[in-house]
Amino acid sequence: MLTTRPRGTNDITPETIARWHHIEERVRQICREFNYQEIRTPVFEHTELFVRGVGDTTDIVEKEMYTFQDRGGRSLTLRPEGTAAVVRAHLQGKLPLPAKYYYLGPVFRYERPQAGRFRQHTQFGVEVFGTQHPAVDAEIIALAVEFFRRFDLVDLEVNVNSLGCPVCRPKYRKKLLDYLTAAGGCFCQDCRNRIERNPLRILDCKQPECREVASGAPAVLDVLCAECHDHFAELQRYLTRLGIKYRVNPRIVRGIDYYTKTVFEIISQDLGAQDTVCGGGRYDGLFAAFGGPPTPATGFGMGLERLLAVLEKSDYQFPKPPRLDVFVAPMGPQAMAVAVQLLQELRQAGLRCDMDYLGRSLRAQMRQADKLDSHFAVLLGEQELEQGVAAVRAMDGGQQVAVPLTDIKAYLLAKQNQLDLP
RNA sequence: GUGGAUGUAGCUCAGCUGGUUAGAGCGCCAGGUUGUGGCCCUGGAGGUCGCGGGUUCAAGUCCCGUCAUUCACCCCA
Repeated sequence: MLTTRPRGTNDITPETIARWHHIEERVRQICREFNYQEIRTPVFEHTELFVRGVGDTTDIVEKEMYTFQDRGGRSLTLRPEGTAAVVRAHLQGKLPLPAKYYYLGPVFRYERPQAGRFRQHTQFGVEVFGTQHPAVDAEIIALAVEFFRRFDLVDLEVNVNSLGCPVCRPKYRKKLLDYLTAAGGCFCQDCRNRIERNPLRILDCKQPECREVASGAPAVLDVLCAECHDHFAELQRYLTRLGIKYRVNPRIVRGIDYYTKTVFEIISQDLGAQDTVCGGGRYDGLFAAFGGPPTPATGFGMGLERLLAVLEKSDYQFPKPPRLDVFVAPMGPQAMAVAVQLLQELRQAGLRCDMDYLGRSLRAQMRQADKLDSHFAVLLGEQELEQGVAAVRAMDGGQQVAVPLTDIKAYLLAKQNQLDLP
């Protein structure tokens, strides 16, 4: 059908674009304050980048990528997440360390849409390269929390966990598998699949039987090596120091292979089943996986459609859009010619103006001026033209005065306090 | 990929167990003011009842298929 958009995509129409502009401004503002630099990468990359970066057994790579061949036979993929491309761009540009980046743009995943999930959605993300210090993990969490706070969202829950490193994670994995096999094969079909692909996820199964088994399983946090243990403990100290309320949640696992040590999710009570509005963590192994020098890194991704959904359920007041300054209402062809010139003059002076081009009745034009929420209407009829004036009407109070055509610009600019000038 | 719900005017919806020209509110347009908005009144435009097939004398209504939307699972922002 030529009039239906692809499944899982959204149109942002003029009615809602102001909300997006507002959110985007807030993103840029907070990143400026935290000293993160914007980076823009292509929306598509070589498929191999995501296969290697995200992990070839992850759901994202196995069944959710928009992959296509270009005319040169290369396999390309619409980015399913932001991090891999930022790392690639940093390496390719031989950009200096330490580096703090943010990005804002669409990502694509082939999934069944539902509340808070789309095939194209918008992510705001940050990445910090070049330091392993837990204070940086705390900083990005603080950035997200402060960002939400500025929207009066203070009851979002920050969940943190540690997944260990190449030293301790395999040990834990083995220990968990030993426990699960000893506990017997009484798992649901989903968990039987999970046991090979990502056994940690069994801990998060919703089936009652699996939960019971999982409740007795060894915890990651008990098996961390000394370095990871200390790192996680320090992260928590920094969060406390920053006054950030958080919950240690061993079931935070994440679906991307590159995470090491810190992982976190910020969830909302006001969303449906897809309640994570921000998720991220540390990925100290990703640079090396791309053939770059080993470089510690941490970051998060935030789903802006989900943020918008939360805001729309909250009582947050978006700023009201600026009003039209002037609506010019000509009556008759001669007036039309004058109106066009007047409009040009006013616009050149920086006023936000429009006029009627449909040749409608004055009544209809006034209705239009009202609907556009204009501050002023400038009425041009034969009587006015004869006298070289226009009737300038203040829409709010209804006062109307005749102003010489040559003085209209000055007259309106003198009423700046009644206009929405920037 | 799996399961449930829903598709009637631009929007939100009504349409009883199948029965004659498919309705309402809001919105839109016009008129009520031969040149003046917001309130009010009057009138008007606008519908392949998602699409295709079937049952029937007769289908918006029942059946099958299909597409779309939506919620949930898997998984994720």
